[in-house]
Amino acid sequence: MTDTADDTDLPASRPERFHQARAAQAMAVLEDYAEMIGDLIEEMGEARITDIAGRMGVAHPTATKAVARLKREGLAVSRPYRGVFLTEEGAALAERVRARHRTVVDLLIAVGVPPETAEMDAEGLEHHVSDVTLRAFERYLAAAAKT
Amino acid sequence: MTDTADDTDLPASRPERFHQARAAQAMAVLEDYAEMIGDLIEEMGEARITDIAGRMGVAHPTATKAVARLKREGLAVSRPYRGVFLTEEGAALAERVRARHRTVVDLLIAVGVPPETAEMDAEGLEHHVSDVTLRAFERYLAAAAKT
DNA sequence: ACAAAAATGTAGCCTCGGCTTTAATTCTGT
DNA sequence: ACAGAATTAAAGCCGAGGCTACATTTTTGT
Repeated sequence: MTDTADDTDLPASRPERFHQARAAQAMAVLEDYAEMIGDLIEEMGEARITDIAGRMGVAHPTATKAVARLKREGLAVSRPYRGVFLTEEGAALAERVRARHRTVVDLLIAVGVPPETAEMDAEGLEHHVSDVTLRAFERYLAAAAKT
Repeated sequence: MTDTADDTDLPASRPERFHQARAAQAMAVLEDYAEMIGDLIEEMGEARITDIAGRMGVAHPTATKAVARLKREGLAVSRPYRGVFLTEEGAALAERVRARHRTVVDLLIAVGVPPETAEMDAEGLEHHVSDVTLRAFERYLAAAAKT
């Protein structure tokens, strides 16, 4: 799975950085779907394939396949012709994603990005924000708040 | 090309935002390759498939296919068994990407992200930074500089 | 209750961005 | 000059994430 045995905190080499960026990308779509399903369940008690597809802006079969991947990853469960639900792990992921999204949007706004743009860009950016960077954002926002 | 006739500055709807994020992602890999080719040409006068593959951390055939896409998009040119070169458009793209990368790294550092992490995260982030956001970053950095 | 409508599932196709394997071409050293 | 090494190309596979078209099941309205 890992290229190098001990990739703890070593400065990642150029190719490794690309690998990591690609890996993050692989997770991105799943994160979006998980978050969306979480939203739908909160808003309407359940997440139907049609609603997921509608909000994600994709055709139903695409949503179905995404849900299948979520199920395969142990993030969601569903029975045929019934709604989709998140596992504990899936719900935790959704919550993390949501929190991260908010932090990214806030950070962007804090450095002067127009709110509308911040919201748009965050959609793509958020998946590539590492934990270290996220915590730095939080510290920055906390510091900026008490000014 | 555009979904809606007048998508000037309207607050993008949720599905549209996802579409945009996906479109940005489609461009990301090409941007990386273009930048890399630009680097190689600058450093060694030409960009060979092997070198491109090596630095991108992929197998040569993958690099070959990426170059094919770049050529199809009018960003690069090459002849069989010869090096790869950027068109004017490709070179301009590479330069924009490089500048944006620097700005993103600087912004991250400015808000307290460790330089190593900034460099890593920027690799994934940069492709999703819109022009509006980029200009906001530049303004922020300029303002922070004169403190 | 049952037919029509809506939702979901299934199958099959596409592109992209990876990969390996095998073939062709160019480069290099003696 | 030419054999062997290195490079590039070509072909074919895979999974992800889109799509359309069609089949099935469930919901709904009369």
